[in-house]
Amino acid sequence: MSVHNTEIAEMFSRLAELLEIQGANPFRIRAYRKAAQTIEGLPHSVTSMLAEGSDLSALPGIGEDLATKIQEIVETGHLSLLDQVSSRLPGQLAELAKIPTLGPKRVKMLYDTLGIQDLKGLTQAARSGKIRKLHGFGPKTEEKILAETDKRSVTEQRITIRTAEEFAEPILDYLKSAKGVKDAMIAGSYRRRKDTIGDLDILVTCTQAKTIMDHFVAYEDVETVVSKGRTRATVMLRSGLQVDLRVVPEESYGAALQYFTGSKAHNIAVRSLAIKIGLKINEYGVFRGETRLAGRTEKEVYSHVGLPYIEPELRENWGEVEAGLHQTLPRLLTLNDLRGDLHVHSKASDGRFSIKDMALAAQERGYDYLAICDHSQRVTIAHGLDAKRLASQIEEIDRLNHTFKGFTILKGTEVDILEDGSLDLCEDLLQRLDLTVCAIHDKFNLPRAKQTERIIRAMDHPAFSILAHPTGRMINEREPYELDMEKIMDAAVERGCCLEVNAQPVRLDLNDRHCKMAKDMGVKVVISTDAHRTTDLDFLRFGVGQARRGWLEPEDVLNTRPLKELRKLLRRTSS
DNA sequence: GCCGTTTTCGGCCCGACTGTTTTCAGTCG
Repeated sequence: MSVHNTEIAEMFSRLAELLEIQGANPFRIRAYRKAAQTIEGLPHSVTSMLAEGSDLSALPGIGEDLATKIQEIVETGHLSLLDQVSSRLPGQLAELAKIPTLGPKRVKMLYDTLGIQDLKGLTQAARSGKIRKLHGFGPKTEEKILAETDKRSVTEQRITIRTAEEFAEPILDYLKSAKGVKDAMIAGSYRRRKDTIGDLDILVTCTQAKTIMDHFVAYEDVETVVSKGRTRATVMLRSGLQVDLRVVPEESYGAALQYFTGSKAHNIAVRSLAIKIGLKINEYGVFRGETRLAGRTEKEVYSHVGLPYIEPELRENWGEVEAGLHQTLPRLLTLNDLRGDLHVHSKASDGRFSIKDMALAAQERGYDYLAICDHSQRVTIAHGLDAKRLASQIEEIDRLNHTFKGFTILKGTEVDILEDGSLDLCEDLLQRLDLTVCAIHDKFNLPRAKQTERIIRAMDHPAFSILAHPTGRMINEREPYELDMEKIMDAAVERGCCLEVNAQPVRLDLNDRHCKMAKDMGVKVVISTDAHRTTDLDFLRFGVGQARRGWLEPEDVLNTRPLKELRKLLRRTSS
């Protein structure tokens, strides 16, 4: 039985949620959460680690008991403790606890006194005014519950980082325009450049906290003010996005920024480090007893616990604290390191612009090269190119290249990987191209082993250069297809193939974890936009965000290389 | 349930805000 790491992590998280409602020891609950996190962040599958005889209890946060439980899951697909607990508590209680204002304690109370076990029961009880009579509840809590249950059925999705940008940047400008504001920055997962964002956390230093609070809640997009105190306020925008504002004194700006950037797991790791050397870190600074030692800058905060500055994208507790202590943090890739885009479309298939227009737009952005990769014939809906049309596109690009100086249009294709692993265009034509970007666009539901084999078989093709959007996921739209990513990456290394980080904000595929996995396994990646119009070329920054979150350095990314070197690397290292 | 440069037992990150209290519990980030 091959159990995925995420499945094990989910079982532990779920168990933690139920135990919390049950009122179990909070530190035991935390232990399950921490274990879930550790497992999710592993570069290799636990199943394969066990097969190799690894000692799981050597992993951070996993002791003998949890190692045994993991083994149970891998062997049986079940966790008996979870089965036991969920037979005592209705499973939906965990969902109820996610409703704002409700937490484990209140859910337990509602269940014990009113027998509420799902959203429907909750709504009914709130409507009939039963909830306000319970000890610890009141009319306001009841109203909030009703307001939440009303809209619950409508939305419950995280937004993409791109959508978040569209809301975030105008609010930030608005806040910066207020009188007395010195610094303003968006912290949280937005600053860590996560692929999706749940809410925005904004941090401001200013001379008059009250003024900025009033200014904030008066923002034109604010629909409701959820809370507003002296230093903290929360609002909901009309779009449903929650925005939190915190005002901090200037001398605490660094500490607050560090604190509110998170992640929570990273902060716990840093704080634990502080405790070990007799310090305390909170959002106001680093303290020894009552004495405040630092806090103006993040760098200061980190250096007091013996760490170098850690880039926000790394702050996930995926090993960055340990790497910092050993001075082995990566020198992260930046947008400026990239010299070109290796996957864009023209109007020959489903793009909107001519090859020349796309090339000019790329040149404007300072690139050295751009690869035109239109769809192949199978994708009829996108006017995929057959052999004849691709041959004439090759000639067109050769002609166009004479008109550019210091810039090269590369000849490519986004060729379909067919169900049997063959490519959708004949080999002699593919060999005339500078590169091939190979992709799956159908048969998403093949069993895991079949889908994996399909891709590896395609990689056997001598003309295969890059695997496009390797998992096929579309954020909030389509789940990734079933794949054994470890096998795919092994196969890519063996054959000298690359994997793409598709920078379309709804794809971001490879994602951050897969980037880290590629780094650990020695797989080279390219970051490409899959642009269908000239402005899409700017999506590159989202791909860079995922790459940075996955610890990638310039050396790990092919399109940081000058053209000559790139051409050499695209040629397969083994044949 | 984990873990050890105080510890194999007794700790485990910490403060703001709200709504409910009449000094605080629960939630949240």
